[in-house]
Amino acid sequence: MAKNEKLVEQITSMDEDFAQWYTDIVKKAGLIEYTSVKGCMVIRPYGYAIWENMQRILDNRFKELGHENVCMPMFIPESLLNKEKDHVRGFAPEVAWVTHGGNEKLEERLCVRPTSETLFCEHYANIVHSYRDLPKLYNQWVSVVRWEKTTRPFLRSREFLWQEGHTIHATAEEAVAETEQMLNVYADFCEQALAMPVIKGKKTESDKFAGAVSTYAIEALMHDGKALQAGTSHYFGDGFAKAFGITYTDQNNQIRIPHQTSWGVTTRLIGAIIMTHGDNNGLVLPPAVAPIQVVIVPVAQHKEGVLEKARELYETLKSAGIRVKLDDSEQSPGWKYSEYEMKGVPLRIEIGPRDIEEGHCVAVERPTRNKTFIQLSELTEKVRERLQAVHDDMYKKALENQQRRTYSCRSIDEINKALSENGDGFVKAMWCGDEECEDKVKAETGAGSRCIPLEQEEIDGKCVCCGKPAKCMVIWGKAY
RNA sequence: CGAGGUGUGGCUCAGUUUGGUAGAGCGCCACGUUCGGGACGUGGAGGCCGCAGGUUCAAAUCCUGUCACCUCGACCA
Repeated sequence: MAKNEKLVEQITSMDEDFAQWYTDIVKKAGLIEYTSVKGCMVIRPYGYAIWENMQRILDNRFKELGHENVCMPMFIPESLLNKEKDHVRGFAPEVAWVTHGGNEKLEERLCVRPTSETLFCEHYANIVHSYRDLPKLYNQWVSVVRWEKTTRPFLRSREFLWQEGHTIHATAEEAVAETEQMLNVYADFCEQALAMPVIKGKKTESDKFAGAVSTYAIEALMHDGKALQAGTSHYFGDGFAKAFGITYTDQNNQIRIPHQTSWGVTTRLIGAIIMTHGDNNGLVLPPAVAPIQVVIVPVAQHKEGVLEKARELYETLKSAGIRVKLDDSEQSPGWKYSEYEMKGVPLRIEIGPRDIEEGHCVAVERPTRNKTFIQLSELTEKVRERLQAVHDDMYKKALENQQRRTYSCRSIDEINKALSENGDGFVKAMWCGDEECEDKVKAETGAGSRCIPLEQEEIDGKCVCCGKPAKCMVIWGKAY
């Protein structure tokens, strides 16, 4: 059988219909189930386990860097939400309101948090008084609600899980450093844990977070050439602190206003994994977050000694700390191969009578279907090596896709030509900094500004739109 | 919110044009044979056709309303 032949008939081919392919994957791989509330999904055990693995890795990293977890209420009184003007303007159109408690109308309606800046600010105003109280490096893992009009599992749901870090610092320098540090944490996480290359950059004025001085983001390119914002880190300056009356007294007994940040990633990252690594046989999961890293498929398991040997391999890998599953169900081996490929298990171990005779097993890597024979005596180290190879292959393939779909352009015509000839992707082009030009590029090419990359290149001296002297290079693209 | 599409056993769908006893494949259950890329045989269970009205002797099918989901746009993590 040809290596890339489509085995799983239930999944729509991604070239045929990428959106339907995505929907098929999330359902068929057992990640989610729809519910009776639009935009609210059940994240099933296999999907939630991916999130738990992400949480564990990120949470450890946050704590290494001195952050503490807290938990804020899910309700925000309207008056509190209204305190920062830009913020409320940005979020008001998509908040869900609680108007009644039991049968009684509430005196003041409460919104279900779309994000928790206002709650953290109210709290900081209460607990921050002296320079000795700073910094506060808080984070919370919660769900938030945004009443989106069109929804898609993981990519845009009305309720989603995330972490939101909220920090408050004595100086602007410290807060800026925190903003940048967390952007780097996210970028490293995406590359090292999710095998997903990202571009770090700053959002344009029109695209930044409601109430922020500056917003940084990591942008990833999906397999179909559309951009996905994978994480954000905001520097707030002292705007929120002023609006919420947060002050502290410094070493010289002067009243000062502190500076704040916030940063977050969401379950959208699961969508990013699907659309970065998935193929026509199903999901492909990065080993670092895969709920099952290795599946053992016994072949001819009714024959004497096969299941015993399979269990032995299972115990060996399990005790080495590898997330391993032994499927000793009555399904045929072929069925199991397809099933675990669809679920994106990074490595499959096949063990049958012939292997046992030879003293080895077969390891098959999910992304490439590369087969290697592993001597049973060196199982653990070779499995680790193969898992690393899977990660490396995935990263390499994703990076190649990103690079192949990144175009440098000097005019709007060039942008349209590049996108229509080569498909959607990242467009690198210069910009004068004028919002009119930003809008015009989007209107005429469909590609909006994704970010101003931290790593700048000089594509041209002048703006891609108006021809005036350029201030910076912008990455443009169609976004999810 | 604008445009389009779809709702029929667990899943994928046929049946709707032209009203007349609810169907298929897969899955599920039992038993047996199989087992190195989604095995096969035999038997079996499972659906008031999204929901609410209406027309009719008779509605999955026609009419009205409503809800949900999917896709594409505008907005957004």
